[in-house]
Amino acid sequence: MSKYYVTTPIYYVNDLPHVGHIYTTVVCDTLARYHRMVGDDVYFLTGTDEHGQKIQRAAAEQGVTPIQLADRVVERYTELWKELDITHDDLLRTSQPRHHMAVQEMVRRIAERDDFYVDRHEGWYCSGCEAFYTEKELTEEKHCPVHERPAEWEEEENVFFRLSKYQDALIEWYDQDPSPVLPLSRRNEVRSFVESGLRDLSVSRTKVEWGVPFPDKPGHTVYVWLDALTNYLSALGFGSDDSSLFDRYWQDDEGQRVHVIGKDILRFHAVYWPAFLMSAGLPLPTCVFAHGWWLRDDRKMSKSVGNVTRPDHLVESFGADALRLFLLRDMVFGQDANFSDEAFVDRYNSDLANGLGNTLSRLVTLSRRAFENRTPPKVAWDAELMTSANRAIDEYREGMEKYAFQRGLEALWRLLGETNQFLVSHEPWKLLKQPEERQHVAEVLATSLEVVRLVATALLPILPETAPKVLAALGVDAVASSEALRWGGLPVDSPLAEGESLFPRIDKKKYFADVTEPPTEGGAKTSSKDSGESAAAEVIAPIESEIAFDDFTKVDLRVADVKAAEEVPKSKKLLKLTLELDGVERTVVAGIKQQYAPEDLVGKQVIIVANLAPAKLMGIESQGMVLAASVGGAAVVLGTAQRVPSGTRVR
RNA sequence: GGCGGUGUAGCUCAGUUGGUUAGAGCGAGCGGCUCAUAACCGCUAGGUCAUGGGUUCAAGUCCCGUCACCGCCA
Repeated sequence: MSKYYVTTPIYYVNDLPHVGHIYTTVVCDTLARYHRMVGDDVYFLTGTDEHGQKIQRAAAEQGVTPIQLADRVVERYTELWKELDITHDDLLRTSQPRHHMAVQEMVRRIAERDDFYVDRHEGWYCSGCEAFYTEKELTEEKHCPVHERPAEWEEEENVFFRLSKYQDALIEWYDQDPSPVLPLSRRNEVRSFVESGLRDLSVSRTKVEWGVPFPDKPGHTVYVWLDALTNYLSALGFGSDDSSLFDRYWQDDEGQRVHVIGKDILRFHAVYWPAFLMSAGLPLPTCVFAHGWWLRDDRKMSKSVGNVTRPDHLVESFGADALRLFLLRDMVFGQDANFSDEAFVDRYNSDLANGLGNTLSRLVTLSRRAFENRTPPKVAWDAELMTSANRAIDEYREGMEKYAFQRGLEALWRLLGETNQFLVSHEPWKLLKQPEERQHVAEVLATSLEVVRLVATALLPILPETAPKVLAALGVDAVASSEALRWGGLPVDSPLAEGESLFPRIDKKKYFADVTEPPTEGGAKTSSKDSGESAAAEVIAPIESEIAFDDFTKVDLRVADVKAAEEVPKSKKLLKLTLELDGVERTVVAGIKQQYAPEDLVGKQVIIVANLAPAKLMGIESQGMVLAASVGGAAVVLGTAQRVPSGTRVR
């Protein structure tokens, strides 16, 4: 049983989780589930990065301690991972004592090698980047090129790590086959970076207190990367009394140690980290896989750009599995990809509704009809389709093992396509009317059903919630094992229940008409009540393009009395309001449930867009829209400064 | 500025070591079927393979230049 240790980066608690974090984590979870399925001994780690000046300042601004701030954000991650069925074995927080112990052990080991020295360090420092810049790199106003905020001239004594000493050893490492850094284009990139010469690395700070104290260097704090990267060891008990996990997952010669990261932190993982490990005399990771960005309108989704998508609404409407599939299927190995609601809906409809769901559904119906609500009796398989299936599973496995999820998944859906062709070529719905064709029908249906069973089994790591339902519809227990991935597991002559639609088709036109917030805007959408006051400063949306006064007067704004309010069942965000407008009642659905309880609103006055075309939300027709300030995605309902008659026009 | 990468059908992408009419999925159109979730099956897209040269019997696939975009470094 080979060891498989897979990690996400630790996520910085100054940022709320977004698609980037979700993607990395879903990839790791899928890898973890896949490797468990094929029998590996898996350990899956994620975590949070809680140290640094930025956190210290953000906490101070909010009048809380750094750890309080971190606690709050960590809770958000925890909730999200639960929603997305993430099966991490551990969530490490860099503020934990076990991490501090591990970092200090790391420092001691490196110190033993005499790889540290103390030197003066001075330069223009940006606290946003937590990095020094040369004068040339700054803008004309001496601002940081990234944050465009003033940089501060700092000078201090730092501990330096002799990174330059490891140049040759690193090159040798990159040149291994298979490459420990993927994709290869990234390997080449870091390789040429290292080849062009390495400077020693500053690994301590004297002006940052929120971090790990540097052993034997009073007043020094271990600086970000030496601190952060070590998390991969601290979670395994490195530097503690119990090294059993560490021995098992990090010190095993045959084991895999895989870091999945975004391409922005490649250098730290592919240069600094292996160098630290070499110095400490520890094994290196076997794979650093750097994936691309999810783009929106061809720009990186980023807080500072303000085009972040928080796909809560997609998860809420279509489930975590649909999102997981989309993320894995629509991004190519190592490249960037575009994220759009339309692509998401297309993927859902074509792959889940039409491809998997419909194929399952037609087969179950056919078999129920032909064999008295049971799977077919024991017969021969169709050799051709069986061969295709085995080949598809091989391709799937290869894709999963080479981080080419798109290819692996493509193979499975190609197989489903072949199965549909196979069905049409045999027309079992005609044959089943002829008793003498019973054997033939059994062969056709059994083979096709077995394909679906295999595909659903292969999808267990990707669709942890719905793949078991597909299997259940076939009367099979969801068992993720190598054995289950082999041809022939379909139960013979066993009961088949009438199926419900596992993946109901999305009416695309209707969906986009119903979405209150147009998906192309991509504004910040958050799922928690306190988002308005949360850790990260929310970005103010840019002003829309100019309109004429006449355009404005088209919007008929009115004051309305809230007569009744109730929660919309199964919706996280929506409240159904009954409003009275100049003696006439109307129903308006508003996305304010996270901030307001129904009883908070009854009796209040609100302002609505009275002439907005009606739209259906969660099956309820909304006749208008309640105005609210959107504070980082959290709604603050607008009213009037004093009571006015309902129906009063607002200008 | 240095190094590297990318540019193929409306969209997302495949295209091995150069070799018959350049492919897939999605979308669109037409036809068929009816077991199925307006599903499924079949047919249709005439894309100067960014662009200009070159090598070759033969180039999307090798070489040089140009343009656009991207990444790393400075």
